[in-house]
Amino acid sequence: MPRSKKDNVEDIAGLRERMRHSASHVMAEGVCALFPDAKLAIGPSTEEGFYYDFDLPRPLTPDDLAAIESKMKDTIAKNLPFVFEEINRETAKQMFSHQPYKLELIDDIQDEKLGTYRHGSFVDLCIGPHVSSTGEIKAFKLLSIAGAYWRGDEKRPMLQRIYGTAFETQEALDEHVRRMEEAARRDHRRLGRELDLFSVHEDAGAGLIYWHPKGGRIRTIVEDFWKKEHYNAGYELVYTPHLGKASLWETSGHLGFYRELMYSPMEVDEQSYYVKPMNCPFHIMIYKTDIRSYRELPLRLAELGTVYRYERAGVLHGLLRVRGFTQDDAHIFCRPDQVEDEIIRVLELTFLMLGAFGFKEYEIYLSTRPEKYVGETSEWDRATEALRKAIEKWHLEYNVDEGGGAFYGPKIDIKIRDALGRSWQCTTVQIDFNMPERFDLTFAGEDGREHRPYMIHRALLGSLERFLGVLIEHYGGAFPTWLAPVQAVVIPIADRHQEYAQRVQDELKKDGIRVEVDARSERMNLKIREAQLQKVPYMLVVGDKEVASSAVSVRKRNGENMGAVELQAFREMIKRAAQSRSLE
RNA sequence: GCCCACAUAGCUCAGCAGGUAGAGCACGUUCUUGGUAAGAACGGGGUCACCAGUUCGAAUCUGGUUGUGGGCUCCA
Repeated sequence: MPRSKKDNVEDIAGLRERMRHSASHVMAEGVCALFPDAKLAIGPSTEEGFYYDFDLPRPLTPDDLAAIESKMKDTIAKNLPFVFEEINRETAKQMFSHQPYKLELIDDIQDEKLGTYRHGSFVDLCIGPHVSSTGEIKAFKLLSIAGAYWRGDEKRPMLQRIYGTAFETQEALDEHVRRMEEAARRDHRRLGRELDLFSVHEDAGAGLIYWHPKGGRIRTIVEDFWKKEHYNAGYELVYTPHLGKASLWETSGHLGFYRELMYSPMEVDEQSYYVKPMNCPFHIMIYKTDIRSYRELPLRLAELGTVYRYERAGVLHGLLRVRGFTQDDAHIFCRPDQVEDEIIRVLELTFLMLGAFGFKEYEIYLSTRPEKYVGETSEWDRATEALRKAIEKWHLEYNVDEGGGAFYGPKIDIKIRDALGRSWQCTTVQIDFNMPERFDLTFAGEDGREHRPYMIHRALLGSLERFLGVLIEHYGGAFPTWLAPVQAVVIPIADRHQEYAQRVQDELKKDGIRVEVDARSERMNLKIREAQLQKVPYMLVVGDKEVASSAVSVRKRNGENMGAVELQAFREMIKRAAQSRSLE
């Protein structure tokens, strides 16, 4: 009977998992051969490959990786069987008496029976599964060395982790390596420099972004789009300060639970002011300027609010992890009976916004009440149900992270998948039972009495910095026409075509097209090459023929040469591409 | 913050074992006016990240600081 494709996919996933797990054992054996005193920690398979953590007498070098790989090849060539054996606790303790990390693991296992896997003379505490023999590890590669805390706890010893990956065929491994290289080519830090989008300055502070004119263009377009859609969706845009007095942050509770992420205060007229790490208290200030009636809720206050948070030096990463960033923030104040509807609307706006950038695949996570929480359980249940129903209203699959909510309320997180299949967290929608209480927010109900509003925090793109970083990688720098900082470059072939080139530019500018003329006295070939490297969507070559016929010769960045197109026809074409937000 | 590595011209990198710096690209000038991914020549440009130390002498060795990269932890 022919197997379904689905079975096949699961087979390969399972095979890879076993093969990688087995490869980690073989690697551990190789490390032990080179370092007889090596202390072994854990070595699982991962989505992309495998790793093993070791406590070693000296730091590893890339040369060590080559030596380990060569040992591994020997073991694989011997095609040793993986043999499972169940042993009792005492035997295990004896067997691993020189392996303190293994002993700790043994102590944590509840079962009296423990599993071991052996190949050749190497035994590891392990429940598998593995491939049946080392020869079944068809293609592998060790990739990198990194530090990792024992059990992920920064108070515990720092171990050395070796990352590697394995595949069922050499071709599949090569393909994986090719994808990693593609990811490196798309790295937003590299493209940010090559396309002159942004910079970061050692002399001016780590994790603080400078948007150059071209990056600024893109950001402005995204922001304008965002503002327009938020007005359409019933939000009001507000602007709030960057500083707030200590008392505000005491009321909000941030000085209590968020202090490590806040910068030191500055003294103004003998008062302490803090730079804001969040926008919510400021929006609350606006809410509190009036007595709110149930009739005017929901009140949706949105702001592209720039916040500053202290992030530890080691975590900073290009645009994706910074110390100053602009959240596409909003706070929705609503009646309890409006929550579900509001969440539905938030999700609708989310999919509209993300969809416009070409993100159509989402992973949705619903996080529920943690052990430590504020507020009433009945309120939590009600709010969590509202989140769940909103997700289901859109017929979406989702994962539940039980107990993964913030202490102040349940939340929905959405991850998007980019062109390389990597996922990124952007959207977060959180209900907050804490702030309304702390700031004593109220509204006058239909019954004339005071009620507590619900408060929803939400950021759809997350932060402009991170989102643009993701966009750069998603498009590989080749922004669709509506986002491209330069949409077209006019390339005169010789100096006598400059005047016409200028006319072409003037004509296109009437439609707001971002068009430049490459007026340098360079050869056309060079100008095409550079426009191509800058990933400009349209190159408009103009020479004698085009001047004579009021046309432009259109070359697209995908290499397609459209030949001569009448100027007015091209004007319509690019206008349509830009206005329709086509993803080309 | 922690582990490891790295820091040389605007960019990408050489510079072997300490004797005061090189290439390509970019930039400037000149020549070239060329039909779909690099025309040519000449030229300018670096207190070798910063601060100490060792040394007759440090880009090169040692320590510290700052920053960057790969991870860990944390997160928009």
